[in-house]
Order: sequence, then structure tokens, then C-alpha cells
Amino acid sequence: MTRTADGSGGDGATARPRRADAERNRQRALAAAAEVFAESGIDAPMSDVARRAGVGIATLMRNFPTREDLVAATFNDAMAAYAEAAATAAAAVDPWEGFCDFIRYVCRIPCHDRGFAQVLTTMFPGVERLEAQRQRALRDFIRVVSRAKAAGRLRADFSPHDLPLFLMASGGVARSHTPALATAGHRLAGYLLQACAAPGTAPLPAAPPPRALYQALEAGHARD
Amino acid sequence: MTRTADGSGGDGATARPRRADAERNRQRALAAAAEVFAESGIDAPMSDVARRAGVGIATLMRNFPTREDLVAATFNDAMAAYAEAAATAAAAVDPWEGFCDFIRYVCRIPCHDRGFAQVLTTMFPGVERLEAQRQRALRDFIRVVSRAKAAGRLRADFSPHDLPLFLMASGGVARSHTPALATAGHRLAGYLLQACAAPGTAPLPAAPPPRALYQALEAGHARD
DNA sequence: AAATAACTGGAAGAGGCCTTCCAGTTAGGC
DNA sequence: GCCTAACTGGAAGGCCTCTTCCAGTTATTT
Repeated sequence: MTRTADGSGGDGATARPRRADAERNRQRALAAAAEVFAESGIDAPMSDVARRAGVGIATLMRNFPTREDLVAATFNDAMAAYAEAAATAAAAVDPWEGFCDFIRYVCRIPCHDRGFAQVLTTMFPGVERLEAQRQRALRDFIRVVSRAKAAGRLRADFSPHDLPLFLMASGGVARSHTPALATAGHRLAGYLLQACAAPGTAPLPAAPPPRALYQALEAGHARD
Repeated sequence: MTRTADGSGGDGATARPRRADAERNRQRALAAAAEVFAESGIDAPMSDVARRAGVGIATLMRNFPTREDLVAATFNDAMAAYAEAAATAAAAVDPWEGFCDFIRYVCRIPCHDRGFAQVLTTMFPGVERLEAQRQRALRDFIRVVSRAKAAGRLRADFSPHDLPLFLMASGGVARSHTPALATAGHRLAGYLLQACAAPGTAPLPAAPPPRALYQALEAGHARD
């Protein structure tokens, strides 16, 4: 699983197998980053990551020259798991169950991994692998949605692009790692699922054009 | 309206009426803070506020020794308006209309004032005036809720303490001032209202104990 | 219009974070 | 076991923000 990360840019030929301690440090950095980002978000100080990994800052910076590099490498597996969850939901026996399970899964994410929640609601145009997984998840989620609609359980005006909306909403609740906020997050998921159930009793306000929405989420950092 | 802010700690007797230019600067600082905080949130650099106000940093700091002082003074009126909106909702002819209007109003706030959204979802135990208004709003909202329930339009398991939940969710969507995100915020409000309508088709996940919830929102800064 | 107390803004100091550089250390080939 | 290239960690420099201090300016009083 963790083997998927490679990082040293395209050494197609077996140039040389990398020194063992260096690789060990790289892995330690990734593990530390996973912990720190989960707790404090992807803007956490690099020095925190280095300290927790037990390596120097320079070592961290050499392996991951930019913060984006580290973030991408750290959440590669999580993103794959996310895409996998969407695929599972698309293959669920009961379409509505599949939909509900996936939404609940998604709403739970910010409670235990703040960093990953940020990654899920931020576009990284420069990181192909991450975006490819996100695309895959979206494609599968589109299937989830159409199946649930076909089964008559999901309201017709639900849009697959409401997914980032739900993610951002959950992220807003899970601003820290408090049990109370985790409970609140579950409750929000409950409300949202209730709202999704067919038939919608009243029309929903229009959704923003997907292009505009995703553009607003680009990595210019969610800050104004 | 703006007269309500006083700041110079309790000069009960007419000690001396404060120099005119000083008062002018104070007002300019408040106006600038309102703009800056609305755009960038209450963690915006103090120097930005000073620059926009056209005063020196020292002047700003003398009027408002801590950031909390400035935040409290800046959002005093907005908080009063918020409480007023709750009162209006509690007096609405149609209880359900009152409820919906208020929720929509609340969900719109983060779209045009990021700072105020943060204030609404952060407790400031040291700022009595702010907390008093918040209490007042909550009391009126409790009336709104019970009236809407009595009218049979609001699901029975809705809790008045879900209000901060909705606020945080909206805040999560309105991470920047993009039209797309404003539209998304409206849509979220639509979903939430749908979910609130009686009868709930399925029980909601339990809410966190209010004490724990509000504790998690205390001004230890929404960071971890 | 002079005296004075209130008020002003910039500069300097402190702390945090990111980035770069370099002298020292260590793994791995021979 | 030694040599060399790979790798290491800390320290220094740059930038940003908050806070404090002080010499200069200005409104107000008489």
C-alpha cells in the first residue's frame, strides 16, 4: 500500500536503488505528516512534521521541496481509499444504501482527518495522481447518484456536484478534534441525508455551475 | 447605532469628553475593521486594518489593546441585528415562515461577512455584551422552534442547539467571497430546511450535549 | 495666542515560519 | 576495513506579524 509513493521524479531506468536510510526517513516523514496534517490541517508548520518524524527540516525539504509535494504524497493512499469507497458504493446491492453509506463516510472524514478534508475540498491542478483519483471517485459517485435516483429513493434534483458542498459543510463543523464536534458532524450527515430522500417536498435553490464551483476550490488556498 | 460602542472603560462621571480627532480615528478604525474582517476573517493582520483606516498601528492598538477588543467592538451592531432577526422570527405570523426566514438569514451570513460568521461560531466568555446578545438570540430562537413545532411544520427532534451546527456548516461552504460559493451556500440552506420539515422520515443521529458543543466553540480559536 | 495634556505614527524588538547553505556523518561498493 | 558519494541536521537569512516605546504634532483650554 505505502509502496505507491515514489517521489523521485521518474527514474525510469534502475538508476540506483536509493540509500536505505534515506528511504526510511522518507517513510517516517510521510507517517509524521499524516499524523500532523490529520490533527492540524495541511497548513501545519513543516517543522512540526520534521520534529515528529525525528528528522531535520532540511531532510524533509529535500524529499518534498514544496508543501504541495508533501501533501500530495501524504494523502495519496487516502485519496485512493476514497475513490475505492465510491466504487464500492456504486456497486452496492441497494442503491440507496450505497448512497447513504458513502455520504456518511464522506461526512465522517473531517472528524478524524482535518488535512484530508482540506485536500478533498481543494483542487491541486499540478498533482495529476491526486486529481485522477478524484475524477475516478466523481465518476463512480455519478453512478451512485443515478442508480439511487432510478430506484426512486434519491430526489431528482440532487446533483453529483453537491458532494463538495456536503464536504465543505462537514468540514466547517469539524474545526477541531472534539468529541462533541464529531457527534455534531454525524448529526449534520443525518440532516443532509434526510434532505436527499425523495421526494423533495420543495425545489432546491439552484446549484452553482460546476466549473465555477471547482474553480473556487482551486489551491489559491481557500483564502479569499 | 454606532454610538453604542464606548470602549473607554466606564468613565461614569463626565470626566472629559475625549478629543474629537481621537474619536474620529476610533470610528474610522471600526469601519475599516468591519471591511477587513468581512473579507478576510477575524484573524486578518492588524496592520491591514490600520492601513485601510488610514491610522497608525499604535493608534489602533491604543483604542483596542487586544484583537478581541477590536472584534467585539466591530461586531457589536451586527450581533444586535442578529438578535433582532431572531426576535422578528419569533414574532412572525406564520411560525414556519419565521423559522425558514431565520435559517436562510443565518446561512447567508458567511457569504457576505466571513468575520461575523466566525464570531457567531466562537464563544467569547470575556465579552459580556456580545454574549448577552447571543443569549437573547438563542432565547428567541427557542421560541421560534417551539412555535414551528407546535404548528406541526418542524420535525420534533430538531434542537435549537442545531443552530450553531447549521452556522458552522454554512461557514464551511463560504470559505471565500466567490459567487459560486454564495450560490452553494443558498443551496445548502435549502437542503437543511428540507431536512427540518416535519415529519422526519427517520430519526436523526443524537446531538452532542449543548455544554460540550459550546465548550468546543470557545475562543481557544477553533484550532485544535 | 500661549500652555498643556491628549494624541499620533513610525521604528525597533521579539517570535514564528520558510528556505538555503554547509560542515559533518554514514551507508554501501570494493 | 576503507573510500566515496549520498545523505544528514542545525544554523543563518529573509519575511511577516504583533507589541512596545518615544519624539513629534495637534486639539483644547484659558
